[in-house]
Amino acid sequence: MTFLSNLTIISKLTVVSDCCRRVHKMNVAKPKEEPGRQSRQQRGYARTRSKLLTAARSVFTEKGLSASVDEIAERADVARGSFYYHFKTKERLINLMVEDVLSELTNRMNKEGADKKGLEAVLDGIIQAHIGFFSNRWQDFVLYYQGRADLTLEESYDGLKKPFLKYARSIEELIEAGTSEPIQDARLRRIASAIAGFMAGYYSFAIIASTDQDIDKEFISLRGAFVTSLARFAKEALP
Amino acid sequence: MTFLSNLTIISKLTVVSDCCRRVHKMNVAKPKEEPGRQSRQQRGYARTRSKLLTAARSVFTEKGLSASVDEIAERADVARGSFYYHFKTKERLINLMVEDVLSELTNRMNKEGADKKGLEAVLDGIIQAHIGFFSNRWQDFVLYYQGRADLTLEESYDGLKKPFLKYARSIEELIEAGTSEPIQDARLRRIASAIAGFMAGYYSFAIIASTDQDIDKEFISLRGAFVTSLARFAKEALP
DNA sequence: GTCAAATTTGACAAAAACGTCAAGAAAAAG
DNA sequence: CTTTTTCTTGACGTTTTTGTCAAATTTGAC
Repeated sequence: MTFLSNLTIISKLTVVSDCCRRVHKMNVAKPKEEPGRQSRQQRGYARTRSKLLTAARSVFTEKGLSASVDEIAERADVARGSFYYHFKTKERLINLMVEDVLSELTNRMNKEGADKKGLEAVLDGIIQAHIGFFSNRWQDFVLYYQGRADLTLEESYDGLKKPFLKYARSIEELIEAGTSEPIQDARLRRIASAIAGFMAGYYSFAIIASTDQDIDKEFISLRGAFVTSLARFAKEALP
Repeated sequence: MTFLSNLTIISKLTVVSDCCRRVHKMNVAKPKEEPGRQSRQQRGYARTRSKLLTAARSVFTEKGLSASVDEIAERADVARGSFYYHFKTKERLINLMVEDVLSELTNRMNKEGADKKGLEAVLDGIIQAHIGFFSNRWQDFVLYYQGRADLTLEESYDGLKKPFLKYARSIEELIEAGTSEPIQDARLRRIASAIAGFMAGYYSFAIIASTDQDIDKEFISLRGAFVTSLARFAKEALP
């Protein structure tokens, strides 16, 4: 119950924050309807928005983040103008999507890694969260990976850096919370980089090189190796 | 001497292979000039070609592989048409550049890892080669990384996959040569993926997260940790 | 029903990108 | 010097992409 209502609030905030709904005449009293669920209009709005998001994910997976708005709108079976009504620009859309993926991933990490004690346990939780999250969600992984790749460019999409740093920071915090002695900032950052990089890198590379279709299984079977070697790395890199 | 003449041959091959020089009237006897060095024409040709390549590397580092031919030509201070004279299409150019980077990297690995015995020694050689290669060559790293990212897409540039597989194969061979017992193909592939992914991932992520400018130094100082943890990973992943 | 707000649409104009090509410039051959 | 070949140029027409906007449609309020 609490969980559900939280979700509702979040989605409302999201909707309001990146769009210009009802900016015209807010002067009229708006007691707002709570009954049943949503108004028909809201449902319609949410539906085309969702269609656009789905289409975007699919198109980005095929052609990368430089895919055209045209293609997204067409695949969503929606007029070009609607895209701009919902998302002011393609850049905004990308930020939104990446933020969503990363925040969901972060939540999962926090849930999985909470109250774990000891470096290995924490690392295991983090890796577990990544595997669980990306499992069967190839599109989200591509989004994550393309977003990350974009950050290596000098002119990357504005606003992409922030969510990634936040995500990295979460990893750092988990590690910090899981270990007894305090760790120096720079070292902590290296370890977090190594973890995030290791997993993403392995995952992406395995797909290219692997003849086996089920990367996820491979990944899971390697979890133990990941954990011990990352822990080893962390210990080695620390002092 | 041998080294130099090899280079000459290679560059000639490269030039001839991806362009249509002298396809018109080859009927006339062509004893070819070896004297001195190159003809004035050859030098001019090589110069604009080089200007284009340099410009491309710079532009790609800023905007990614989807940058326009326009921009490359403009930055090279060369007419748009010249680009198409030298490289039939942007895709060809990218393939060429990525192939170059990967083959140079592979050469370095082979040199560094030759006749090393034992898993750790081989891994150390491989990592050493990567660090040495990418050190102070940020543009090449971006090219490498962007190329790799492109492979996660369903419609990636044709011909990019091949050189990357070859590169991965080289890593596999080095590992295989360095270890005593034969390794199963699938496992070997996982290890190679892990290595390539680990390094690229860490490197890319470190840059985003690091406040420190000199990533290379950080990387070098972590070399030992990389090696031992990768070796640990490999041993863990093997049996 | 009427009116107003929210949402969707497709046309539009402007800008960017593409690839080709005829013509010009530079160098090599004769 | 003339001819030929190679290389370079920039203009050209086409296609893609972009972002805006007025009109149409749908919905909510009254």
